[in-house]
Amino acid sequence: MASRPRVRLDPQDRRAQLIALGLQILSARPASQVAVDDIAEAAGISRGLLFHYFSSKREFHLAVVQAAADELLTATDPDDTLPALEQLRLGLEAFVSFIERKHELYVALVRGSAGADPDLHAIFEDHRDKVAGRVCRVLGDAGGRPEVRTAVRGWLAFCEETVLHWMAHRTMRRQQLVMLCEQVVVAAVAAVLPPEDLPAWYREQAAAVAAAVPADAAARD
Amino acid sequence: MASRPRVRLDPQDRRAQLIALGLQILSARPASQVAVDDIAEAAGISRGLLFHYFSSKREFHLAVVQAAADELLTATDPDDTLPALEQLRLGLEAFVSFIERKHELYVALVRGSAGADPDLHAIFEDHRDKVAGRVCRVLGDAGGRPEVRTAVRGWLAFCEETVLHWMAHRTMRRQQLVMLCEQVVVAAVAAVLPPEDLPAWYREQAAAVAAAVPADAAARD
DNA sequence: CCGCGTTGTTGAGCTCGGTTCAGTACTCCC
DNA sequence: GGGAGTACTGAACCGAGCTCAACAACGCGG
Repeated sequence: MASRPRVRLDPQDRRAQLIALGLQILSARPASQVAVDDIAEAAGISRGLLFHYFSSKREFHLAVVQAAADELLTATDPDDTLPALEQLRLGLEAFVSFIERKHELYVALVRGSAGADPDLHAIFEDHRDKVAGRVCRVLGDAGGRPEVRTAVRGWLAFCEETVLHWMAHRTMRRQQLVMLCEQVVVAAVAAVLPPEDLPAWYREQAAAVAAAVPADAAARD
Repeated sequence: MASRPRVRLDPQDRRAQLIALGLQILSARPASQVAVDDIAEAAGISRGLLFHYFSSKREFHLAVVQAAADELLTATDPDDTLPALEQLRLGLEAFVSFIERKHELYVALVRGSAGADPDLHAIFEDHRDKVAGRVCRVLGDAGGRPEVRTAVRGWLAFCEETVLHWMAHRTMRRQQLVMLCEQVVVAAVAAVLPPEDLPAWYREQAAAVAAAVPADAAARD
């Protein structure tokens, strides 16, 4: 095959092209099953150039995963002017939509970074911490407590797993999924805080959840 | 270095030795950073023999991860004769203890299998499904519902993340951690089931949780 | 329009590590 | 003690990540 004409790009553009390509390719199959040649060929460049932009295949992988995490973070960026509960719900909706559009990317790049490489894991950890930070900020003063952060982190894992399992098996209506996640965060935070430390809007929400669910049993006492 | 005397073992013993060694080594650093030579040398055998027992490095890795999953599964094996709530609590306690003893193994092998290799992922998926099955069985008839399974899967992810974050940051007392997980499973399952479908013991638990938490707010209505 | 420096780009070749396989040596049994 | 069966070895192979010296596209001054 006659090599195509040599194309010259700004380093910035080239890098962007390679990362965009990486998002595609590494969503479809794991890095260990993708040869550097595959990436280079898909980009229409030589192996050597890839190593000019990324000092190793691993570093390329890191850059792509970081890009995926950033993409998710901006896709779920909340509107600070809205009331807290609204921010939570919209954030959840945005997350579900993101997974619906790109769950392969999410599984392969964001969640998939958990094991394997410590640096990959660090990116994932950082991402989750940023999201947890957002949620905690919404919770107000109580969000600063370390035990609340643990609960929120757990809740994020809950949402991730629930949404992915839902995507795969469609076990309920979409709205029901969002409500499930909402109710769980209420329960999780309430479980680690004395009631007097809960934000006012939050207490009302918790009361509503509590009242709605085991209605007759609660009525007995 | 004069090679040590050739040691001959039963294939069964040799395999067990190699997997035990794999559990150690692969807990400490990721498979991609462990050479086949490292494993062989640590085991006191030649590279070739490892390939006699496992057709590839990847298959060795799979066998080790499977062993780790099995270990966790037996460590948290519940006693079917106990009441449901007791089984849940004991299972949680056992899980926390397991992580306390071997969180590196857990992170590297069980959880860490999420991304990367589809076969590794399948082992993880299978493991989580078995645990979810246990929990659903405890829930009785309601546990058969698909939406309950989604909620339970999410809850397992919640427990995993919560316990690992707790291990790293010690943000609360151990007992509080277990209670947090208990209360969240109650909330999660209650959120996807109409109250009349909840098991009786479960409704009482849910009512107790609900009553205890936002006490004054609930009292207002 | 032509040289010339800058710099994006190339690809042959090196190295390292997973994999193979023909051969070795231990052990058991007659 | 010799032969068969089998656990085991290690040198050679091969493919994929990585290096580096050379190349070619573009901009600019003359």
